[in-house]
Parts: sequence; structure tokens; C-alpha cells
Amino acid sequence: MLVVDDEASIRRALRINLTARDYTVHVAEDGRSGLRSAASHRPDVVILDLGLPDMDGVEVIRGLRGWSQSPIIVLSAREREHDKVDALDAGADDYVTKPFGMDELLARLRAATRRAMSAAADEPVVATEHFTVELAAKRVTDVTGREIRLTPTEWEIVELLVRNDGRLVSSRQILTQVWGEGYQAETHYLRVYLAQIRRKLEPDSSRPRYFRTEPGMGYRFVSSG
Amino acid sequence: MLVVDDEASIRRALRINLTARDYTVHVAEDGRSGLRSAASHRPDVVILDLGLPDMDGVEVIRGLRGWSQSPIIVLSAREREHDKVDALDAGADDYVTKPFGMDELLARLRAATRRAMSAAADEPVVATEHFTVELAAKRVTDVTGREIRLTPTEWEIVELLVRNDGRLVSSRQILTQVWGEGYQAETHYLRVYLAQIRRKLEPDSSRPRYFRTEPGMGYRFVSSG
DNA sequence: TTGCGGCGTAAGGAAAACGTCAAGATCGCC
DNA sequence: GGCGATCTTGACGTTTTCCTTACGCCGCAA
Repeated sequence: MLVVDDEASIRRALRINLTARDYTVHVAEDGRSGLRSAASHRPDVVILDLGLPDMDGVEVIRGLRGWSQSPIIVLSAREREHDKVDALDAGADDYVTKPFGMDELLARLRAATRRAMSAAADEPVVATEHFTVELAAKRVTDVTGREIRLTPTEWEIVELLVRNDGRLVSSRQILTQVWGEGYQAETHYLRVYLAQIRRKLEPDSSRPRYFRTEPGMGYRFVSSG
Repeated sequence: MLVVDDEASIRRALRINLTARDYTVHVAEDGRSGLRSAASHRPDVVILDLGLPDMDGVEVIRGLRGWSQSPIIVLSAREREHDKVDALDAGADDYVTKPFGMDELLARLRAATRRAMSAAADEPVVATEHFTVELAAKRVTDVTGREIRLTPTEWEIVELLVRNDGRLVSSRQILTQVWGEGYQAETHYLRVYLAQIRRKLEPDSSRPRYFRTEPGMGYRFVSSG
């Protein structure tokens, strides 16, 4: 958790309150050091004051959103609607007007982290012990870095499952997403393709570890455990 | 998109503004019809006024969160911090105080849908001392993090009971929801499946702690106490 | 005690879902 | 047209789930 605010009293109040609730808190007093701290500590939430001395708050949001998907909660004395709109559209997750109550802030924090929990599936790269899936590049590589070739259909299934790491994806969902609306009954396709995917990616394709079958329900990719 | 508000002028203003921006808008003027509309139309966003004539707004949020993960934006004239905290903790995604500007609302709407898109599902989790149920992922894990496998029927029963944490669910309700209309007499199915569920999840299956029998009535899941 | 109704447990065969192999059918490209 | 890669389709064996039957326990009332 990173708090960026130029008012020392607010930094202090937040650090005390948040530390008491078991957050690990880093603080910064201007935009530049805030961005630097974010880059090194990779906070899972950012609380950001818009009225910073060195740069415009919206620029800080853009700087963060360049590489991070962590929730950003904006704190600001400005009531003007225009400011809120700009901040939210730049990628902020919430906007709280000063003066604010600590309970409200904590509640909004809970709401934001609750939402962000599964947003981790957005990560462009999912790595396992045996292979790595690069979603953006549409590539799967060996543990040695060698590319594993997937056919277009295989890739679509892998991508869908990997994007839902840990979550069960129903057979119908895979079929509609990959083949289209009219194919919800063709569960046989899935069996054939999952077999191919497993042959290419699983260390022991007869005992799947990553692409698991949940009989009667669907399939589930698990990257760890 | 569903708008639930008892003020006709607000319903009208929102319908016009949102329709103009290519949202498909349904409206409702009280909590009960709002929940009904949500159940049939499955909106991808809900805008909800807290001050409804027939039920408490927080109850409406809970009713929606029972089955839907769509973002809920709360609209309210109440400034009290306590109200905000309750609404957010019940599962609302954002809280806008009346009177509000249309631009701000639209910005918060964009922020909410943007988040919902990547976060596809914000994951409701029910944790007990002995196991954890992740509803969105359709997964039950051990206290050590190991997965406990449930069959489709077992999962449906567990999900139904867990979603009604603390509440009594009648045998008939379980039978109709899991097997269908014509199975209300097959209470034996329940005994068989509850036994299996308990064997898998209860620390001492002969003395159930989480999946309790209410003789003559039904079953009740209690996550704590 | 005996019988009855509601509940819990165990086990086996039928049915459904799944995995595998391999042979067509398609498609795009040279 | 011919070729290779990919996608469909079919057949068959295996695994998993589901339903059913049988039986035991308990409390209660006859």
C-alpha cells in the first residue's frame, strides 16, 4: 500500500490507521517520489492526493497505469466535478473528497481490493514450473525458453483458461467463446483439444496437473499448487 | 443496465442520458421490482437509490450480491458516513451523493464497468475454520490450501447453502433448485448427498458443525459459531 | 416392546462424461 | 492440383457420477 500526499498530517493519520489494520504502508510526499516508490515496492493499492506540489495528479495516475493495475483511490480537496471525471477516466478506481472519514476510506479500500483480487488474471504473463504463457504475445514457451507451437483453436482454449487462472470455466463457456453460440453441445471437441493441449504442455499428459478436468462442470487451469 | 429509484424525475433523467450513450436501460421504482427485474434481465450494471419506499437499500444490495457480481453504484441523499460504509461493505462498488452531476455519474459508471470487465468476477469467498468456499471459482479448499473436489450435484447443494449462510434452506427448495420441479418428494437424495458433503468437508462428519440438519425442515449452513 | 417416520451410512450397477486413437474433411498456400 | 497443417468426426475403452437398494440408528407413540 502506498500513500502519496503532501500534507504531513494526513500521511501520518493514514499510516497509523492503516498499519493498525495490517497493511504494509509506504508513504511519499510528491508525485515523483510516489512513482519511484511504486515502481520499487509494487504496492497493491495506491492512495493518491491530487494536489501535489510537483506534478498534476492525473499525470501520476497515468504514470501508474502505464504498468500497474493496482487500484488507485484518489483523495482530493477539489469538489469540482470536472476533476473527478478526469481522475476516474485516467484510470483511478475511486474518488474521495477531503475532508473524509477514516471509516469511509477504509470501506472504499475494502471495496477496491475486493474487486482487484481477481484482476490479477490480467497479467500478461503466467508462468508455471514447466511452461510460460505470454498472453500479449500469444506465445507459450518451454522451461528452456523454446517456443511450443499451438494451433489457433488450442491457443484460444489455453488463453481462456489461463486468463481464469484457478477459476472453473464451464464447457459451455469454452464452446461458445471459441466456436460460437451454436456449438454448446459439441463437448467432444473439448475432449479432443484438451488432449492435444495436455500432450504439448503437461509434464505427464495422462495425469494432468495444470489443465484439470472437473467432470460434469468444465475445466480449470491452475498455475500453482 | 438497471436503474432503481423511486423519484420519477431521476429515473427519467437517467434513462434519457444513458440510452443516449447506448446503454440498454431498465428501470424500477422500488426494491422488490428492482430485484425481480435484475433476476430476469441480468443487467451488467445496477444504479441503486438507497432511499426506497419498500425495503432498505442495503437489503437490496445483499439480494443482488446473492447471485450477481455486476457492479452496483449506489445513489443516495444521505451524507452520513455510516450509510456509505454499510453500502460498500454489503457489496456496492461505488457511492454517489445526491445531488450529483451527470458527468460524474457517467465517469464512475465507466470506471465501474472498466473494472468489471477485467475483473470479470469479483470473487465471493466464504471461509470457515476448516475450509474455504470460493463461489466464483467453484472451488473448495482445505485449510492447507489443497483442493477438495466436489461433484456437480454436491457443489450445487453446497453453493445454495453457502449463499444462504446462516439461513435455513428447506428441503423442497434444495430439491427444486438442484434436481427440478418434479423431485420435491425425493428427500432421500438429500440425505445421501449431505452425507457425502459432510464426509468431505466436516471435521467430524458424524457431528456436523457447518452443514446442520433442521429436522423436518431442511438444512442450514453456518460459517461461524 | 413393537412399529413407524425421519435421518444417516454404505455399496454396487447403470448411465453419463471423459480420454484416446485414428481416419476423413477442410482450408490455405505453394 | 498437390501438400501440410488444422479441424471435424467416429469408435471404443476408461473414469466419474448418479441413482437405487439395503440396512442401522434414534425418538416417539401406540
